[in-house]
Amino acid sequence: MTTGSVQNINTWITQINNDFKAAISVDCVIFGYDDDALKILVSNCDMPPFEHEYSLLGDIVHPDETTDDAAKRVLQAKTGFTDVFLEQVEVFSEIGRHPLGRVITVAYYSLIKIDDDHLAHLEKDAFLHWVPIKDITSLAFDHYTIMHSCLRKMQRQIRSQPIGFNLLPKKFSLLQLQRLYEVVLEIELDKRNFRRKLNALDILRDLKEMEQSVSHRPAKLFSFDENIYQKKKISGFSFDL
Amino acid sequence: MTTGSVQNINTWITQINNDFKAAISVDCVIFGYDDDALKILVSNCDMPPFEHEYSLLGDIVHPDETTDDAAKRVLQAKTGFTDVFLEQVEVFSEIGRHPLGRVITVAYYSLIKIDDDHLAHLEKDAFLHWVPIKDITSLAFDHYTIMHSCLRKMQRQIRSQPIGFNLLPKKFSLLQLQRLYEVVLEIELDKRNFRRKLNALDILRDLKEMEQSVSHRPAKLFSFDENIYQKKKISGFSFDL
DNA sequence: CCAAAAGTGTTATATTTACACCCATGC
DNA sequence: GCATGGGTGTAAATATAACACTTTTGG
Repeated sequence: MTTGSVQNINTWITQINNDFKAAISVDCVIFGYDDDALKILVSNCDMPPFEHEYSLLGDIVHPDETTDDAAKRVLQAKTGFTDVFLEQVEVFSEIGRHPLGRVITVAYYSLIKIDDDHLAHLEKDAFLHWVPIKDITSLAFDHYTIMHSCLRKMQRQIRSQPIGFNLLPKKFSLLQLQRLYEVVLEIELDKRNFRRKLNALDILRDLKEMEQSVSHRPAKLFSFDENIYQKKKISGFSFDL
Repeated sequence: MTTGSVQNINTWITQINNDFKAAISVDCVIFGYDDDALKILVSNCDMPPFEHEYSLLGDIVHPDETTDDAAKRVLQAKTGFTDVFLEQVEVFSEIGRHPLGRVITVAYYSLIKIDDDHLAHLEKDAFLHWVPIKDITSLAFDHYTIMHSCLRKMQRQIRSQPIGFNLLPKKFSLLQLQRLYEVVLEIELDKRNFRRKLNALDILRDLKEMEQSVSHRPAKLFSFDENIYQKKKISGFSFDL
């Protein structure tokens, strides 16, 4: 055998029960969209030397749960939502990344609707804040790196999967949708071309409703039709913006 | 605070030093291309109840290394290569995934050139085998799931990044390159359109050499020019096949 | 001379881009 | 009546897809 320093799997049993173990955490980059800005939910950090920084929301992974479970638990506890879009992104395992010792973290991102219910829930926790991505120049630990990794993945995914709707209210206008893409991807889109494209995709349900109380011609409201999308996906069509 | 069952970060210190720890491993899906087939490098599994299955190559992550380090170590030990394309894919943390207890694994895939040097290295380890993806119907542990996850990610990435060259010899013909894409992506490509596209990308170096000793008109040989690609990438161009 | 792969252009179709005006509402 | 965003079509440019024959080599 020329396995070098790589152990045979049978030798693992000793290592699994000793100092080869590490603490595992999850960190969630929770994206929201409000006021024409992409924001993330962060917490005041209370751990030295990061007392004056914000940190991502995370927790240790418990012995009886998967990392996905842990991320869902964090989301539920911090946002009140149970059914949110959640995506695993990347593992961060640099040796000195955490002051308390070796903690390997699995980064997740999620997309949520910032609505009034949610904001009411938030008020109960004075340490939580929605901060525009643009205003964030540093975070505790390696969380700034983690945030950027999640942002890049989200920007990639939002172009090829209909996940942007998770950031909007159930009912939205086409301009709202366009602005979302412009803000998230930091690009400009042509109104007519954007509408033609969405029309061609045929995954929006026309709600036959109008915006109310706007000081301009009211827009038609739409919702994303997950069922239609799933059918179309199966018959080999691809969302692409 | 309404953090529910989510701990404050200051309470972690006790958990990090007790039973909240887990064993972390890496598992590598090592892709190679040979004989017009996509293959992966697997090992005989010696752990019950999987004695008659193959398993991926992996190891426990040591206390003084990152998961990337661990994956590189596994690759070096098993293939002899130190500089290989390596990509982190996904964490697998189902509670019962490993018979010895809780082991959370980070999946990686890598792309290597199956050449004579490598095959000579391999001969020293009778437990290692190159098996065509098409022939694999099951693997030990959850390794079949892991393999598929890595395969899907590799198929996605090979379309938008010039990583396929890692699977070919340094010098290759355009038809070899086309066949690689056809095999990996399970599609058919038009010879003339494929050549036009590559010509337009302008990232191949014409080596002014010909195939030797083939019983048909010899093809021109090319190599991938990483420098030219990097320059083009910076000035905002995108590889897309 | 036969088998095998190399190499090469054109046309039709689909997709993408650029662009400007009238409409409905609240104040 | 004015400010604000809503809503609509066309033409040019670009990218993609389909397709067949001659060339060169080894055996």
